[in-house]
Amino acid sequence: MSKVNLKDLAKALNISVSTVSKALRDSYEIGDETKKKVIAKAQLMGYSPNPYAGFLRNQKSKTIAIVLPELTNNYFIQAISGAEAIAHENGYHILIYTTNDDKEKERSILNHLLNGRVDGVLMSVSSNTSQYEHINALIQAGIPIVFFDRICHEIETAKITTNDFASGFLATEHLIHSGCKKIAYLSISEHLSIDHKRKQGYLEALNKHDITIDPLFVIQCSTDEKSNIQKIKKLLIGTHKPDGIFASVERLALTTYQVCKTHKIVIPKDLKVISFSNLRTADLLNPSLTTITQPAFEIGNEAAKILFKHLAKRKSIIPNENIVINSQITIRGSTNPKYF
Amino acid sequence: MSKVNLKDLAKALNISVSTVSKALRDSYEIGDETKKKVIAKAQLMGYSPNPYAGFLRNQKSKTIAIVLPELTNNYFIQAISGAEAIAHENGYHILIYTTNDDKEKERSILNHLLNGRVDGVLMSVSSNTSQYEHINALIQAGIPIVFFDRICHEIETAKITTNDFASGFLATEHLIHSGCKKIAYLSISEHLSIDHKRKQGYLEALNKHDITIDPLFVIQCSTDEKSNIQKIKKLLIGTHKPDGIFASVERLALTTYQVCKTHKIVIPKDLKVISFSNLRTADLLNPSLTTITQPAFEIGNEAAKILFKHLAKRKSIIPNENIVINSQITIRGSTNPKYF
DNA sequence: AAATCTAGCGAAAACGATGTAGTAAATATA
DNA sequence: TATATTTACTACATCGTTTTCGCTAGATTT
Repeated sequence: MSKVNLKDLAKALNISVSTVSKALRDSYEIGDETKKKVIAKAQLMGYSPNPYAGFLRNQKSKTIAIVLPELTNNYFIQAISGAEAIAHENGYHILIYTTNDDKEKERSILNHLLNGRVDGVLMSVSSNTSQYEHINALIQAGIPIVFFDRICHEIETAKITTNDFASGFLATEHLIHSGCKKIAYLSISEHLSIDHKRKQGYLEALNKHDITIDPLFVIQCSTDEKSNIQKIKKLLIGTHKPDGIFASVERLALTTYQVCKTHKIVIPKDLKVISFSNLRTADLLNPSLTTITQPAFEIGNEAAKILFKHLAKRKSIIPNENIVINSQITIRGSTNPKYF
Repeated sequence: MSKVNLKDLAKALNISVSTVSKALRDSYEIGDETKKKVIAKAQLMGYSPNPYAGFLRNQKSKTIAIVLPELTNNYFIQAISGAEAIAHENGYHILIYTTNDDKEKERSILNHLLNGRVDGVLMSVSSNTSQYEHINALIQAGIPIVFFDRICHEIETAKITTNDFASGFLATEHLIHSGCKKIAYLSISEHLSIDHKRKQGYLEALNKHDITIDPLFVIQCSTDEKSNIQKIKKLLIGTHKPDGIFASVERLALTTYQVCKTHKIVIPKDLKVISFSNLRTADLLNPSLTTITQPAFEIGNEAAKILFKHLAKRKSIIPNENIVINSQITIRGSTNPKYF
């Protein structure tokens, strides 16, 4: 409770503050005898250095921020876990900020980080972010940033993603192989590169298998769940309806399941579903959901590693780099070709 | 990029540092003219105060820590979201630490927080924590702590929980009303008060309905998933098996589902399942899972509110208080009495 | 006209740790 | 023996703010 500082320690030992400081940092300038005494006394008095004093002095806070759209998303949580593991190893602390997919909140958060509160940032941009001055400002301020998943091509730095195009291609092809002829794509946002790439994969697969691309089957969803339900319902209930759905994110697959449940659409008989997802319960759903699983933990891990590597070198400029960690497809009941 | 500080501003304006500081903080000592000039210049030069300098001076960091066992748990994520919302409103920042349910890691984390890095702590204790010196040390150091969910009765402070006993009672009674005669309880840890209370509710319900309590039906699970699978498998496959399971936490319900799936045990025909859970997919599982849902967001929200209330008053001692926010039971397919 | 007050500002001391430069004594070198 | 070097330590400036305490005009009171 006493908040012991170096001065207290110095007084108690009858030596100078600098000697105490150096002794504790094991400086060559200090004799072994003194070091031992200081360390013992520090232990005894329960000394623990004031972090902010050091930060002020060194202009380094041993803290990073993770900025992401939302927490209620298994992918992001696993990514945080991955980053946290590395951070803990390196003695870094993690500040969490969520943007709620709101561009303005994202900007406000980054502005708050400009003042040196953190040494670096891990970030997944919000889905409606289309301008990047606030991100550039951060880099200009000497705070390195590493993107993961929802990246910003326009910014030169390290970016960790999964093989979105190939996965999108594979997912779509899997639906085709399962017998689907009319495949819809549920898009999360046209601004996001991951969405764009997944959609490109989808289109490419349709092309390869000579399936005419139907613009009505590309559904622009949003963060508004109610509107998504309406859109998916309209898609699935009308006369012109798909026999397969490729959901770009987990949330949209669940919404699809919900809509199907309330409207008695049977998966996989009436509709096959595949989705990007890190859901633990994918296997336990009714029916079990065929997923493309991103290695979220590894992605968070890798992003943090790269950031810390540069922070250790005091290099605030991270060269442009695209790191891809492949996703894995797990085939389950929702795309079972038997039921048709 | 320039890292403008007060001194730079002062020089540019040809006035003193203190005047600039006071002008920016809207002090009565400074004239309106000067204030305007300073604010304009600050804007122009992109001044943003160094947070650590202020922290050092004020001994307040506007930062709190959330310490919890794990992130891959919907309850905790929702609680964080609830706390984050309030924190953002109050201009507080959130550091996240996970203990992995490891007592030693928990202790190490709290020790790191002793030095004043944070102004306060929100915490859910790890399930094997049975001694509390490290928690007391924090309070002794003047850092207030508020518990939520996995609380520590032994520490005097505010604690936010749900009505665990009543919910445990209700859950068990619901199984009984659904026709169960042999009900097992999956315990997460004997050290946790939430587990204890839920179990008490379970026992009380059995008592009320004159069902003999079978010690073999209280299964001590752990954080080791493999061992849990074994225990649940043993429980469900032997000759002396239950017809109902009450899982104290979501994770154990999912493990039960998994075991049932691999061993062709049909829920709810062979076994009925109810669980505490904040799973978004509860309704989409096969079969849909009857849950007791904790108001996780509200609990996190409330915990943060109480902490900030005391931080604002610079009161580091939070009086003992037990706040209970009720859970809600949602009856779904996994306890359907029709199937027997 | 002298005393008091007040508005508006500046100088300087914190906050706690770090590192540079300096110092005295002890040892090594010539 | 005189000089150079090493050893072990201390004084002090520094990081960027905040805040207390002065100080100086001018305004107001007596």
